[in-house]
Amino acid sequence: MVLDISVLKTFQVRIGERALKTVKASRISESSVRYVCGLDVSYSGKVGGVAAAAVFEVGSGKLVDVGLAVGEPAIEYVPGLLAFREAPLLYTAFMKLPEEVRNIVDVVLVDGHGIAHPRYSGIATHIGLALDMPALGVAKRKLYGKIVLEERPCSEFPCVVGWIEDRRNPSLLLGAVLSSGTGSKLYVSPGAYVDLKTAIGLVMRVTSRGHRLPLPIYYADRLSRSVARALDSGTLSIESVADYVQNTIAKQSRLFS
DNA sequence: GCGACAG
DNA sequence: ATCTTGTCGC
Repeated sequence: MVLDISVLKTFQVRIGERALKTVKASRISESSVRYVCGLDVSYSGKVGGVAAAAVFEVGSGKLVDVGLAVGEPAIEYVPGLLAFREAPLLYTAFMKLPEEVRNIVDVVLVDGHGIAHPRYSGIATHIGLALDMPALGVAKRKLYGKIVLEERPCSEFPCVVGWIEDRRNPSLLLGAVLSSGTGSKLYVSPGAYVDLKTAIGLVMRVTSRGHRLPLPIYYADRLSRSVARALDSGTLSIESVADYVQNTIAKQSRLFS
């Protein structure tokens, strides 16, 4: 089937309009968040994509549970349309979590942008609206917007070193640029049901020195990647992925040191 | 026309 | 995202 890019973009315009409204009134505050779910996808030559949903407890700093989904990505990668490729797999991974775990998740962190997107509908926006849950994006590279760097440098890490403003509406702040300390930057933007200020605070709260990515996303990244490679090498069969996950949680200290 | 372009 | 050797630095 041929994918009609213009149709998908039109759909995103509506998604984006909705998202901008939800982002004004945050459903959560930084202090009310106890559990954060990180979402990421890795690719394997044999089974396509492997998505992981890693639930992280802010208080203890520990991994609580993990959901996994394996399958072919919906479409090829097109800048701006990442959500149509990866969101279905991420959504499935989240739903693989036990219901009692899903219900305690306060906010979702997605590898990619939120409203810092040409149509204000990055993958974190799609996920947040689909799950009807606060979601924000954490990207390693810029996609859209004008980067305005802060005058004053900062010494504490992570910290805000700049902002992402909308080229078509400079008074609208779409996201923030954070620095992890080693000079590596991260782009944070609200996805849905959370404002920028809260999003920044949350990311800083779950990011530890030594790791560029917030821990929930870091865990999701490491797990999805290890599963993808294990499936490729034949070390793991697709039927025993569930057991592999449980085993992984048990010895997380060894895998995520 | 030219440059930008998440994962 | 993924493909990959050696190499710079703590």
